[in-house]
Amino acid sequence: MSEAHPATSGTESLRTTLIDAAAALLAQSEAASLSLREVARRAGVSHNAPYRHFRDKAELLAAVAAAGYDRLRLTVERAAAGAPDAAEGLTALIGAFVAFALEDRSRYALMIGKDVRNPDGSLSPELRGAADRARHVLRDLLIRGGRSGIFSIDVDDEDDVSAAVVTVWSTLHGYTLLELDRLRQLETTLEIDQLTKHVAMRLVTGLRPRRAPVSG
Amino acid sequence: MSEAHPATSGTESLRTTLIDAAAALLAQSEAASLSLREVARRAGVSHNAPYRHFRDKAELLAAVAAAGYDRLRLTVERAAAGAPDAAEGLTALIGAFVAFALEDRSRYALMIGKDVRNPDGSLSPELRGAADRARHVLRDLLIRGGRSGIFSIDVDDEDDVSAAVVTVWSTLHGYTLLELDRLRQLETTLEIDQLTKHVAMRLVTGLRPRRAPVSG
DNA sequence: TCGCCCCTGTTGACAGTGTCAACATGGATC
DNA sequence: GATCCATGTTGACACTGTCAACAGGGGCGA
Repeated sequence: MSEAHPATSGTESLRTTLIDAAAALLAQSEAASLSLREVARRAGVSHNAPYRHFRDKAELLAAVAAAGYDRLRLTVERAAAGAPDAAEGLTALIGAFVAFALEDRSRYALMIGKDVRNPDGSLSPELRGAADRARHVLRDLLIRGGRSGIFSIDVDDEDDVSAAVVTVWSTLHGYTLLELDRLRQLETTLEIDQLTKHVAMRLVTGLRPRRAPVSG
Repeated sequence: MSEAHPATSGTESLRTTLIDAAAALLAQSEAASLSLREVARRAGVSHNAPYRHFRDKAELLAAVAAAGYDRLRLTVERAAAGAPDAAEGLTALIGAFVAFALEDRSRYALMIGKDVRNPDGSLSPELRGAADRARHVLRDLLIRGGRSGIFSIDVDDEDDVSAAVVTVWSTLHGYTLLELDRLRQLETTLEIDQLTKHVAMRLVTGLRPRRAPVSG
């Protein structure tokens, strides 16, 4: 899956080879910032070959990060899909999100970090799009919960929906950002698991209507 | 305040000179990762002088980040202090937090980024301590709100308090992290201001008890 | 007072980086 | 069959973080 060898098959092969090599390198090197030349080495090409496929180091990293967001989207989609209602779906989504970040911390750090930016600080459209698509899973879930009355979200008020999405999505990003550190000093993930459940409960509860939801 | 010139006054002078120089450099260079040598140049010393005061580049950056957290703490403390109750205090704290991040995005990016880490990925005790102290302002505020019944927090349950603190703090970090990007493409900060208010309201509302708080 | 040592700073070197320029090459196209 | 372009290579450049060796000078014990 993550083995990288020189381009052999069809068009654009080196491009994906480089992305895979970078991802593999990222996964194994704990928090080290990976170098373009090392990626090229890993892919079995010269140190300048990447420049035929990416303008920048940042553009290569952005492609890796975009792939990460695609995987994140699949992960949370799958988690939320199996839930009986939106509240449990949200809980599952939160758990899947945190697990995804734990699974490959370097990748997650890359996804939200600034190595991925253009020199002017902007994000590439592909990366932004991939991130938006991942966030859309949460949006759909919240809207579903709003419609069924499980969440106190006015689904006809775009601002209200957006604010709810941003609030939850921000919490997830911030939570993983902050707690991945703490995990490093803990022996087991158990404490983190409990805290995650607690935070998830707070988030879900915070979204619940003041009055009792539809009974039953 | 941020002007840096060669060490002239008492002990440890170059140390603080370097920190100030780095902070100033960080403030003016938009999102560029600052180099140790440039900091030294800015401080008017040779490129190796910093190594007499910091083991690493990371250790210097950690000191800058710690100073940032100290400022953040002061900022949110002041904002929360003037509020009549905990709910308004929390709203003010949120606004101050976001404003702080907006005020110097590079500094904030440094504070939460990974340039600040030791080679093994850990954080220095000073930095962790400064971050904890800043978070403690929020903690005190939430406990106050819990005691007065404004927030549904069981102040005798350490886990409950922690989860509430982590939830809000995470949301703040994640929100600024995500929205600072969006701001770049917007003409004015007005839209962000509205969204921030909306998110703040959701956070505060989410903390409110299900039953009406103590009347009056 | 002399001599030594350590603290702080300097100079110089080294491997490694991102990126640019110039060159090779081989397959598609006219 | 000649030509061109996409893709790759080699070589160079400025710059980086860090190490080693050296300089000076102020404090301190003899």
